[in-house]
Amino acid sequence: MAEDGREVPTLDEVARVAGVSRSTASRVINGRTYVSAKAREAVAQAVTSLGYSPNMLARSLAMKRTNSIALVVSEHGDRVLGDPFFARVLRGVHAGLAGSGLQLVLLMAQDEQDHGSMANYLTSGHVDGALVVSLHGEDPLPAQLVASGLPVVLCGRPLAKVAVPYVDADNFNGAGQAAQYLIDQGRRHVGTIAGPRDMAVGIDRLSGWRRTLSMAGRPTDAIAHADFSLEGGMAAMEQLLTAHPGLDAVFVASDLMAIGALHVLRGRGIRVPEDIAVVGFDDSGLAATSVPPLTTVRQPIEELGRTMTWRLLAQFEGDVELPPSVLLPTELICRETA
Amino acid sequence: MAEDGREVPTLDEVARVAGVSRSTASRVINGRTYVSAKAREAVAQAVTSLGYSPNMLARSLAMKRTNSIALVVSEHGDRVLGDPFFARVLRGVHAGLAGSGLQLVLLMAQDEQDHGSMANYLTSGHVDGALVVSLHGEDPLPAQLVASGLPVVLCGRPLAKVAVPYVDADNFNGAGQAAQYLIDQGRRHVGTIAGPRDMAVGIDRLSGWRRTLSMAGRPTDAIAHADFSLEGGMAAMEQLLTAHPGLDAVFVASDLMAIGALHVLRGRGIRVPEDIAVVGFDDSGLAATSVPPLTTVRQPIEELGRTMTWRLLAQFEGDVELPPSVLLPTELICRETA
DNA sequence: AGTCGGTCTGGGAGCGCTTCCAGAAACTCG
DNA sequence: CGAGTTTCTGGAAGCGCTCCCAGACCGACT
Repeated sequence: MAEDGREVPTLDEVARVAGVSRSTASRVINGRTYVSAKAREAVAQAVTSLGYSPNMLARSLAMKRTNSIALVVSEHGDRVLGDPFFARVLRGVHAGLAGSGLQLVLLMAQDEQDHGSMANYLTSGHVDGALVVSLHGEDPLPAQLVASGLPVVLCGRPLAKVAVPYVDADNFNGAGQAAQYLIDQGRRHVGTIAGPRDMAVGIDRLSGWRRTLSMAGRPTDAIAHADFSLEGGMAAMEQLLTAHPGLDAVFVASDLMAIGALHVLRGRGIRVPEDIAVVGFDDSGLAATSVPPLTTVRQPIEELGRTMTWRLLAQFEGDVELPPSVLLPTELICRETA
Repeated sequence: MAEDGREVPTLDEVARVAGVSRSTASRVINGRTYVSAKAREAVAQAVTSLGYSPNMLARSLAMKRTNSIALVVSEHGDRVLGDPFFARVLRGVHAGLAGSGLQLVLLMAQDEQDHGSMANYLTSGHVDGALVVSLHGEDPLPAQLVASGLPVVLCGRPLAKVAVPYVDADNFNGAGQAAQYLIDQGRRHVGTIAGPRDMAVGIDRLSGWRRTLSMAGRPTDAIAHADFSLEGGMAAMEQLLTAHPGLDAVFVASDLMAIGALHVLRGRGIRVPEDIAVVGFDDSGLAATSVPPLTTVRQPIEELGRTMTWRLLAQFEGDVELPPSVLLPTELICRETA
């Protein structure tokens, strides 16, 4: 550490300069009552003349509250930073923090086995709570944190059966919306390119699709799983096409996969949406600029971050009766593929 | 705050369980010497059985060092989070922090007049140092921080005449590289679309271009300024075309503006690179996917973040003779526009 | 006058840790 | 075997703050 130029003034000095006790100075600084106007004035003077600003560390130690929360990315940092989804969540979190006086500590796994040290850091009193963005479901971190008594809110439904509050997009109903839209358009045989079976988003979007179709008495046999990648989407589309020649619509569980499907369709000379309608999910930047522009289910990503933050802050306030989880409504964005 | 389930064990308890004094326990935990094997063993036992982890806050207070640094974005957060440049810097910073045991605190301006509270936070002992990404040059924050004795490293050359260390891409020589390449290709009249006159990047890239051309005895009259936006680039290109009909090459100070220029050129039926060669700057994602793929000067953005971190850490170590600033070399990426 | 509520104040303990210091214990060595 | 070292240890004083508590002071009521 560099030795700082001027010494940082402490509360004691402020008190001394103002000619009052430390207690009184503290009261003034924290805007507490039971302080005479004279004392208040003197302290205010001293504060400005000394350029005093309270040492947060000491305050935190005394109050057992740090005024900062962690945004934990329990994935390897590099992988996630390029992800626009993450950037938007971060944006939402940041917006949600506005005016709360809380600071954001960014915590990302460095190595694969960094979880221990992260849990350690989090539970050792450095932050008041944590927002966890955990991309794969079987992550033990959230459970550990909750067990240690740290307020935690997750981004996305956890797969593990742990009682930790989370905020997620309403994937189930979003997929339902898409399916319903396709049905309403008179599509007879609606397939789906689903996400991985071991991710909550994949599962939820699949079951939403399935439920809506079966309620409408339509077949739910045309299912192909993929891994949310472009290539995966392409392969799944091929697969669907061979297995179900009669398909006239497909709900794809992510925009990126949908773009892949679109490629395949174009390659085969199948017209979209005339022959086969396509609906994606996410409304990522890709959707608007694909050719043709993708009809998709928008999930409110910034809102996700904002809501997580709200949920955590509410927990700080001691709000009781907080919903254990909240699902954010999705919106069907109609463009040209359906 | 939520009341935590189990009480967090303190060093005192560890000491008690291990049957030693707090001092000894502390020594063991910090791996200090002058501790008997027996004591060491007993404390280790106690630590694991209690699940003890040191309270960072208290430690920080006692040691006057927080083991965390701030990444300060003195721009409004929303604006910057969508920016891939920022994401890549963050990535570099994160990578640079690996293994240092330091945590990253993300600080972004919320409102316009949030600077005061940011400076306050930073100088009140919450972090050991700060990395500042300040996009517009006349920001007073860096100077304030330095004045308060906080180690600071800037991203990008500051415009203000303050002695604060910074890390930047070598914009001057990068622009020179581009110009030289165009000259070597036999281009006679090389223009430039420069950035704003009040931004260091703009200035440096312009002077690099100018210097190389004048060393080669070429005219440096074809200059149009723009604001680093697509539209700005288009307007500037139009302007250049009318003012200097003989132009056969143009160095554009950013990829985005270069894409704009490309649009204009195509619109006018001017062939690139046959009639006019174009070289951009940044090698952002846009460059590779533009049509035709853009020849451009790559600046090592992740490296920027990593180097800033290195510089800050070196300053912590008390390294003397640290370069006040470091410029990272750029690289010309030849694609098809020149 | 005596008592009471209300306002204001300073002393002091405590948050959980590090670290200085002095003393105890265990070694060396002439 | 005592003096001098070297290891080891616990006590205690901080770090800068909050907050409880007891007491001082005030005007106002019986």
